Amino acid sequence: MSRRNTVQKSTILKNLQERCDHPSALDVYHSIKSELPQVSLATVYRNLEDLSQQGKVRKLDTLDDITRFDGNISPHSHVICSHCGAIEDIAPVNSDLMLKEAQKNSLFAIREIEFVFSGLCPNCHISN
Amino acid sequence: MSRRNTVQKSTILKNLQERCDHPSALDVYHSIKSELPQVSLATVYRNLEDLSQQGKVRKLDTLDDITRFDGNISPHSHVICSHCGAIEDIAPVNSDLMLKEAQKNSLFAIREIEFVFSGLCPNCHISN
DNA sequence: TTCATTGCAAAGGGTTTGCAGGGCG
DNA sequence: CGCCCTGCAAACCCTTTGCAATGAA
Repeated sequence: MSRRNTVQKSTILKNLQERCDHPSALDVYHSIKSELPQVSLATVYRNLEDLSQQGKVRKLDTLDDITRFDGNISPHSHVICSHCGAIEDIAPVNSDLMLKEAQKNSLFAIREIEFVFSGLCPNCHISN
Repeated sequence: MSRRNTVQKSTILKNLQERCDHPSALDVYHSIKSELPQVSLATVYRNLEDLSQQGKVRKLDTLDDITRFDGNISPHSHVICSHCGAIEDIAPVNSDLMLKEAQKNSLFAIREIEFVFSGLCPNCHISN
């Protein structure tokens, strides 16, 4: 795990915290290019991995196979539009009951539940 | 979507239905190699995609970036060991309430929830 | 016979890694 | 001044695709 503060790392974190969407590594890369023209994609990947291991950003488990990141680390879930892939935040749901219920029937020591809600976003809902 | 029945397709489906784990395309490929020495990985991928679109197998959304498949299409969720990646079935949970709750706070027309439980499997639990 | 499906190999797309130079502590 | 981090390019890995041959209906 990296320890040093670099311009790259802080710029990436700041970028993620300032935006309200759920960008991929490539999105972040393009987004900080104007500020750091020399930055490389590899550095973005490395720092996003670091930051997520440090708990400073969240790594999202979306339904496509692209890893997305979230600068908002307060507890909340996500809804994904099954038509266009749009992702929105959703208020945190209380999962204690569900966790207990699941634990009853499993030998695993269950620690957490990740909810991935899916449906149609307003735009796709209208046009379908 | 494919229509013809081929030895490859039925062998792949049979393999998936006979096993109790959650194999990747490559796992299935290796597993049917003895029965169909000439089969290619591409065919396995194509047929798994077909079968999942036909609803005959389930495509799993695991936490690693490998797509896994499940020959058991009855409703149930999965627990993933955060240490070794082992996957086990878990009894289906009633999500109606949670769906309604989530819908209250979202403009999306929410259609379904995917639960991904994670924790430690018995083996990793003991040795940690 | 027709044309969907196959096997093969090459391409694709996201992510990771080796390396030498650069810069944080 | 040591060595972590960067940029670059190449490597990786899973998955998809183009194409000619094959085989199901």
